[in-house]
This record gives sequence, structure tokens and C-alpha cells, in this order.
Amino acid sequence: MIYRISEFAEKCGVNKETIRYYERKNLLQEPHRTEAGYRIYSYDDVKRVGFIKRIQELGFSLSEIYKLLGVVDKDEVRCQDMFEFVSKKQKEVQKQIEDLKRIETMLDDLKQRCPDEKQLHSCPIIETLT
Amino acid sequence: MIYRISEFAEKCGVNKETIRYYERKNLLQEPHRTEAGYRIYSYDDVKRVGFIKRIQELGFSLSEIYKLLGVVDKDEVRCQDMFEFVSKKQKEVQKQIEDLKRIETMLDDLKQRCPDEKQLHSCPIIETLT
DNA sequence: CTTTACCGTGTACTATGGTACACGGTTTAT
DNA sequence: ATAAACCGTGTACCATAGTACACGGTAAAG
Repeated sequence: MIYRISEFAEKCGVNKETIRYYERKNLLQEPHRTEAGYRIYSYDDVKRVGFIKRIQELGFSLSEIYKLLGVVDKDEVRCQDMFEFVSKKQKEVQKQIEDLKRIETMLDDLKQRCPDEKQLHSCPIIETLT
Repeated sequence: MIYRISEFAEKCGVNKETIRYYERKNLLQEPHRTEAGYRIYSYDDVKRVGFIKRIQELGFSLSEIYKLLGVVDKDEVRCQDMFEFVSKKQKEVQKQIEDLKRIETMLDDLKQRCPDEKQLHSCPIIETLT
């Protein structure tokens, strides 16, 4: 099973420009080419893009994924490295959650300051923030 | 109390380029000028930038702040509008928190798959994601 | 009076994650 | 044989929130 870029992109569920973009970013290695220079992909490449997309959804940036793929491609000490990578991201996500919770509390505090009669012209929220 | 741009930016705790940027984005109205064309700011302007910065920390984008300042500047129905604005953002923040919690759970699931012996070469995390 | 510090404008650049388009060559279908 | 569909490269563009710099005028200090 081999694909040219359009079919490949479709299989991956992304735009073909995105494939070229990932190639520029070295998330995908240089693909094989036809004599005319057309890119050729295999099903393994589909799996690789699937991996990128799934881990991206877990909050990893493309540059993090690039580093991660370096480890995966080297095929060394993968388990340890993956565990640390995921643990680090988990801590980051936990921190983001805490930050957002604080913000949510503040937004709620602001709402509490509003009078029942909301047609008033002096706004306590604005006064609190200025 | 009157400031030129550098002192003003310092009072606000931002870069002076940021002040010019906010002016371009119409978050700050055109300031008064000296005869030579130098921008002049008052303490009210410091408060305005303070408002922008504080509400930005609550997760509002500059374009949202722009809309909000339009309401504040019109000085009409402020209370109602502010209440709705803050409520809408609170819902967004709550959704972000839920999304991040799901991600955190998934990251934790991934970690659980790791064997005790982490020097192994076959990584269950990678296998799960591909 | 000259040097330094400051200010003006405009433009380009940063990072992130792509998208869009122009121009030219290739492949496929009719 | 020719048109449509596809692919190549390179470059520009989108939003977001600024930062940096070049070039020239102004203000303040010595």
C-alpha cells in the first residue's frame, strides 16, 4: 500500500499542506519519491502521523513531539524517556488546571459583586479592576 | 501628573512598544501630544492599562478586551454587559478545565502502562499511541 | 554647543500551527 | 491529443501578543 500526498493526507485526516509542513519541521523524514519527484508514503507513515496527532491532542507542542520522535526513532531507552516525558507533561497540565481554577474563582468573585439590579450604571466589576 | 511614553510604560509595568501596540489596536485612545509630537499620558491612562493587564490575566484576549472597553467607554448598561461578559468567560474557563482534566487522566493512564523495569525497549506508551 | 537620551514613524521579526496561492511540470481520463 | 486533476517548489499569509530595529527629529545635561 503506497500513497501519494493527497491520498496520504486524507488517510491521516489532515491537509496535505500540513504533511509538507511536518516534513519541513522534521516530524516526518524525507519520503521516497517517484521518478517525477512525487512523494510516496506507506502505511507506517500513516501510523506516524496518527501518533503525532494523538499526542498533540494530549497537549504536546510540535517541538516537544519532535524531541519525542527523536527518542522513538533512536529506539533506545524508550520506555524510561517516554515515562519521563509523559510525567513532565502531566505536571504541566496539573499546573495549568490549578491556574485556571484560580482564574475561575476570581471570575466568580467578580460576579458576586454585581447588584441584583443590573441596570445600574456604576459597575462594581470595573471598579474592582481599575 | 503627566508622563512621556517611557515613564508611562514603566508605571504600567509594560514595554513602551506595548503601549504603541495597544494604541494601534485601539485599546488606548490617541494620546495628547506635545508640540513636537511626543505622546503624553495621565494617571487615568495608567489605570486603564492596569485594567487591561488585570483582565488579560483572567484569560481575556486583547480583542475581547477591546469589545469590553467599548462598553466601558460608552458608559451605558455597563453592569449588565460586564456581568454577561464575565459569565461567558467563566464558562469558557470551566470548559478548559474539564478538557485539561481529561488530558491529565489520559496522561496518567499512559503512565500506568509502564512496566516496573523501565529499561525495556518495547514501550507500551508508544504502542498505545500508534 | 555638542553629546546623550529620548521620541517619532514604519517595517520586519519572534513563536505557533498551519493555510493559500502562483507558477510550472506530470499523470490520468476522455 | 487535450483537458482535468494532481504534484512540485517557493513564498506569502492568518491570528496572537508583542519585540526589535533603522532612520531621523527633539530635549536635556554638561
